[in-house]
Amino acid sequence: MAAKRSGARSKRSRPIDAGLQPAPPPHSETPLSLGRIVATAVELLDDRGVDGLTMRRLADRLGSGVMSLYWHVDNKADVCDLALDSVLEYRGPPQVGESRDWRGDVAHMLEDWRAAMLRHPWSASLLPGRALGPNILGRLELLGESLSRAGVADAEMNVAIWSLWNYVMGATITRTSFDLSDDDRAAGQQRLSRFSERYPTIERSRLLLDDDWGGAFTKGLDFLLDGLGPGRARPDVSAAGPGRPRSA
Amino acid sequence: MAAKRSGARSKRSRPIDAGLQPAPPPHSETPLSLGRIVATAVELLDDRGVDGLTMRRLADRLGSGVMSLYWHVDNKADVCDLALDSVLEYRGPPQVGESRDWRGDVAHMLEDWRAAMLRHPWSASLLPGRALGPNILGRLELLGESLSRAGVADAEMNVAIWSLWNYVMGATITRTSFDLSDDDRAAGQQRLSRFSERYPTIERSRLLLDDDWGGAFTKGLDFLLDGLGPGRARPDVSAAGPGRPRSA
DNA sequence: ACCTGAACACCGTTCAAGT
DNA sequence: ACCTGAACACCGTTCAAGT
Repeated sequence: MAAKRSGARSKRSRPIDAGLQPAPPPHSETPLSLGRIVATAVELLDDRGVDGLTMRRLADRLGSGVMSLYWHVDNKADVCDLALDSVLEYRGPPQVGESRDWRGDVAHMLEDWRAAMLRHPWSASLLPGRALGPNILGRLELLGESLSRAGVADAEMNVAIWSLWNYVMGATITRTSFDLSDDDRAAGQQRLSRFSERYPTIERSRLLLDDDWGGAFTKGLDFLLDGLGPGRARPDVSAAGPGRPRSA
Repeated sequence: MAAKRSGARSKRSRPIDAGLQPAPPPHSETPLSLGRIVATAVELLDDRGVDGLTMRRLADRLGSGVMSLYWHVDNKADVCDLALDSVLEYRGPPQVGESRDWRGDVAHMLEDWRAAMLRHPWSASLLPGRALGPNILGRLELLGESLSRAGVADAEMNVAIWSLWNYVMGATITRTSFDLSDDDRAAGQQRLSRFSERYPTIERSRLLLDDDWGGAFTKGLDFLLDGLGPGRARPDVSAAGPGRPRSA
């Protein structure tokens, strides 16, 4: 279920990054194409969520028979992979000249990534289990490039990249999963209150009602970047607290 | 799909934390019970993953008809919620006396949480989308209690708790999703190499082959705790780097 | 090269009964 | 109070055919 897609597996050979072509069918709209299939899958996912994506429904929207899809596509997992990656394109940091600051670039890309997944709430929970498409790989490459510019050593690069990935994915998956219904959250908090002797702290802080996901995201990200980026001259404070020793 | 379960919804009223009872059926093994259903669901999930859990298969393993389950349980989502929470019990930090250090307590609980989810690889990706059971709420309460002991202000409590939740969930979901097959990861890295001109940095660091998930987890967690815990007297370094200003 | 319908082996859940 | 089988409205995918 993880990083699949070793090469072109479908009957038709496929360019590496077949995402959304600008405007696939020039005339009416009848002919099926990979581009149309993927774009319609995204629409369907946006409308009805992950459980709403069905080969039959997808074919219906496209005005074709179900089995026609299978000439363009291997199976449903294939559709998911393509829909996912098509939604994660990144146009790069706003300023491309010199004097780019690594931290700004990283923060911009990660916030943009998060925003894209929030626009397509099904995407976040899908991403960790699916193949890594070119757009996601591009974002990871950009991350590595920025961190390298920041002076992160090769040996620590993967840890740094995965820490940031973990944080972004965790934040976004939680956000999109929790946010589906505010009533449910209210009900949860109410239930919490009923057992307030059991959960006094989180009941008092009204944990389940907290709304500032964006703020929490940026703040935690800042802490992570503080720790990951060696560019920041931070004095050794190893004697100041009970934390475990930290290397360099 | 989020924090459901406002109260007892099934036909039979249910104690609040009906998890795994020690040994539900004293004699043979025939009588159905909520405890047996949940325990068997966990077995099934461990054996065949999330897609392997089916009401029919579950009934088969229990030696009953499918519809018999529905007297004890509302629906399949109910089964998932109960299985999930039953797997996330926490026995508390090793040392319960005085002189407990908040950071050790937090780290212990989070590592234990992660370990529990790694033992049941289906659980991590299920958790964000499901109702929060008593065991998960207990862990969050303990987190809040420890952070409060550390001096985290009430106003910043939720941000701190959610940051840690996000990090743990992101790390564990990624780990369990990626780890399903090493061949796939190898194939992914190979594919990366084929396009090395496109992804030079992460190809060089061999990102998709990196194995030290545990190390990455602890390291990132340390950074987060460095930032979250105000107990640590950290000098103001706001002029030392390009980072955005940080409050307090 | 591209599309199709019939068929297979599954799903979760409702309903009306049984004991 | 507890369990059941038949039936409904769905799934993804194989296969053998059509153009």
